[in-house]
Formats: sequence, structure tokens, C-alpha cells
Amino acid sequence: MPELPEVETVRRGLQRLVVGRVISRVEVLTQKSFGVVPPADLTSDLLGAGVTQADRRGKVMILELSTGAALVAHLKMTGQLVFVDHDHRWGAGHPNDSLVDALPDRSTRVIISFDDGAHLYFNDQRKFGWLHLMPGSAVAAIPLIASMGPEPLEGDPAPEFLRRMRRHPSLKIKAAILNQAVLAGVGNIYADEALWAAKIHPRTLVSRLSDQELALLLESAQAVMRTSIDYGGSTDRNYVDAEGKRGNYLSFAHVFRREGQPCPRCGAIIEKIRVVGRGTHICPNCQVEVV
DNA sequence: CACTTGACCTGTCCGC
DNA sequence: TGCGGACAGGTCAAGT
Repeated sequence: MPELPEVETVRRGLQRLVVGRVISRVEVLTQKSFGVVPPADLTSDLLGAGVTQADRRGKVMILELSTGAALVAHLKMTGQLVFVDHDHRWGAGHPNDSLVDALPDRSTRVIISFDDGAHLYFNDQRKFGWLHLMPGSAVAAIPLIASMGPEPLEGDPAPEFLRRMRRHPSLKIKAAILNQAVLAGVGNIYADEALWAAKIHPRTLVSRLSDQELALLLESAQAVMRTSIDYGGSTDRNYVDAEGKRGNYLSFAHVFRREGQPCPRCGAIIEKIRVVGRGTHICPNCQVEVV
């Protein structure tokens, strides 16, 4: 579930919490979750390295190191990057204090320790996510990133978005908006929310949509993701930010996980259907299927 | 070739 | 209450 707003929320936390700290140890508890690219030993690029910056591309997190290497992470569905300072208590109520005793837990896959006693936990219940160490110059060559479409919240992504959409005229719009090569960072939650806001049925073929309708879809996706970032992202199952805090956006979602409830725009009952293998939430009145 | 489906995992929830 | 099975969703490989 971590989509662009969730990864961006985590990134902002890491930028504040881990930049400037020096890595002293890395423990890999689940081999599958950690990789070194290329498979040479870059450990010397890790120990003693300082974290200089927390970046994001789409849903991919990039921690840049002082050695020129990068720690790159994809959280997939259940991944978390949680910072805990075990040597420092902030007082009751601070999120760090509840994590001091709770982590590591059984979903912890990799523990990155800093020389001041703080830790960054890569947790991932379902082991779909990954954390890779690679030369900074190799990040852009990761296939997912190399083929990735424009960032929705940087510059004016509209022209490139439209060009890339038109490469897939026979895709259903839900598949197209989820395609990271068309637009970076959109996942199931914001796809459904954006399609509802733009009043487009998810099974509509791209070829049936005008440039204006696609532009409205992009604007809708931008709006829901901006709003979500403001609320700290969406916590559907187990997403938490770098301090272990849950996101609040889903309380403001219009259709996602709201099947059986009235559409906030027209009052019709929201339905959950399957589109390209994905659970999909629609208002059957606002989003009319074109066959 | 372009698109769709299944696999990867584990925890949760539903129906019997 | 116990248990099997469906389901959750990001990406890539395999299938149509």
C-alpha cells in the first residue's frame, strides 16, 4: 500500500531523522529482503558511511550515502522504514517511546544501526519489499526507475503523461493509471480516488478518453495525493511513517474501502468490483461504464 | 506484440 | 471454535 504519499511521508521523516547519522552496523535477518547490486561486496561502502540525503522516485526510496553508494528500498505492500533511538526517551506519548520496546519484531528484515545508538528498521510482513545497496550511479538504471513516467507533483507532468498514456490506447484506464511507466507513484488507493474524482469508469479504454478527460484525471490524481500527504498518507493495514505513526487520509477517502456507503457526491451506493485483477471501488452513478 | 493473469508472501476475515 | 479458502496489493514473469 505504500504509494507516493506514503513513501513521501516516510522520506520526509527520514530526511529529518537519519540524514547526518553514520552507519555502524547492518544486520540482515531475512536474506531475501536485502541485496547488493552488483553482487560484489559493497559492505565497505556501508559501514562508516554517513546518510547525506533521503530521496524518492515514484514509490522508491533512495538514501544517499557519503561514500557515493545508495540504499534503495521498495516497500511494496507491507514494508516499513521505522527509526528508533533506543538510547533516548522523549517522554510518554512520543511515538519513539512506544517503539523502543516494540522493535525489532517478527516482521523486521534488516536493522541498520547508527554510531550514536539509533536504529533504522526495515520491516516487511510479507517479504515482497526489498532494500538494495548499490552505487549511486546505478539507481537510475533500475528497470522500474529507468522506465518510470513523470513525477506527478513536480514541474508540469501533463505533456509527458499524455504522451505516455497514448502509447497504451487499448489498456483499461485503471491499468494505465497504475502503470508506473505512465505516471510515477499511483497505486490502488489513489487510482480509485482519482477515477472517482474525474468521473471516469475504471474499465474505460484509454482510446475512448479525450485529452481533456485524461488531463482531468491527472489533476485529480495530483489533488488526492497532495491532500493525502497533508494527512500523513493512508493507513489501510499496516503502513506507518518513519516514526511509526499511522496515516489519516483514509478517513477522508471518497470511495476506497467504502463499498456499501453512499457516494459523497450523489448518494448512490458505492460498489466494489474487480478490474484488471484489482479490487476497485466506484460510484455506479457517477462513473458510467462505456462498453 | 500488447495485454492479462499468476506468483511472490503472510495475516486476517469470512463461511461452514 | 476450528479450518479452509479468499483476499489484500506492487511488480515482474509467464501465459494468452
